[in-house]
Amino acid sequence: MPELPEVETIAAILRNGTPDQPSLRGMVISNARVLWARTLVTPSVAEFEQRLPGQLVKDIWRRGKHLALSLSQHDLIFHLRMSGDLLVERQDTPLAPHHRLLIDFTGGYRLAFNDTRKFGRVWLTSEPDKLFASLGPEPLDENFQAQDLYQRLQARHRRLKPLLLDQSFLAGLGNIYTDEALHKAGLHPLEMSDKLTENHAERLWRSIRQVLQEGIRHNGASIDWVYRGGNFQNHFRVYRQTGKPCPNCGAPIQKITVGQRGTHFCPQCQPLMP
DNA sequence: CACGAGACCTGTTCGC
DNA sequence: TGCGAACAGGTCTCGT
Repeated sequence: MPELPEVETIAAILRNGTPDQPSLRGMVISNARVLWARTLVTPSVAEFEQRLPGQLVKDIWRRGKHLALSLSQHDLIFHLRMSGDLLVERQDTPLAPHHRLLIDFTGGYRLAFNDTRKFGRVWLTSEPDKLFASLGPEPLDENFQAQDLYQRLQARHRRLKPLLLDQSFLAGLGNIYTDEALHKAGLHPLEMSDKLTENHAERLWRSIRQVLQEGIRHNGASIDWVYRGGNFQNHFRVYRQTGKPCPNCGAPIQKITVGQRGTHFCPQCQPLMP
């Protein structure tokens, strides 16, 4: 499910609350339970469950596809991978299937990490920067400029699709937003990164930021049975639109496999450069 | 360094 | 209808 816009949406919900759900800010943890041990990367289950009670939630933030709760002593960091979700519910709610980790708060609410496929991961650390050390820039950061993207593209000799999915190159893009951004930029997913001109790089930079902002504006995308709330899936131009007409030119959208990932593009609008 | 295959998991959809 | 194969928003590790 979750790429940058979905994680940003969930972070905003946890930070600000909703009409029928309180904000987590200021809440104090009373108890923690790990239901699927492999979810927790560090520390041990015993230390995790022992260190959390008593800590207060100071803030909620996002870095790439990671979501973090700043607590009084540590940072509690989640990566939702393919099917993870974070839900705030009353503690008397019966446990839904696929809940992997629970954080109870004084006041009767709990945060539930639900993850059907068990790929999601959680860290409790006092050094979040170490965890994020290998991540590339934040695409929506004002310090990330078109020129930076151009230089990073020039420094590599890789196909655009796998490169944009590489979180050490740029943090936050996944399969949906990469396909959408490349289509908007008119660039073929197999184009080599160091063939792009400054103009191409600027177009790609603009497209990446536009599709991410569009995703955030729609509260992310909800596909299949995973996630809820967002409706960006109704605005896909190429992702999972195989055979449908390209919104620009009407040519049928094609699907190929690149780096073992389904890749959707318009052969007319996104030609390989000579 | 770049790339492909396989692993990790469960659930849905596709194709015969 | 039934049943196995293919596929799914991600990332890591290993081998070439």
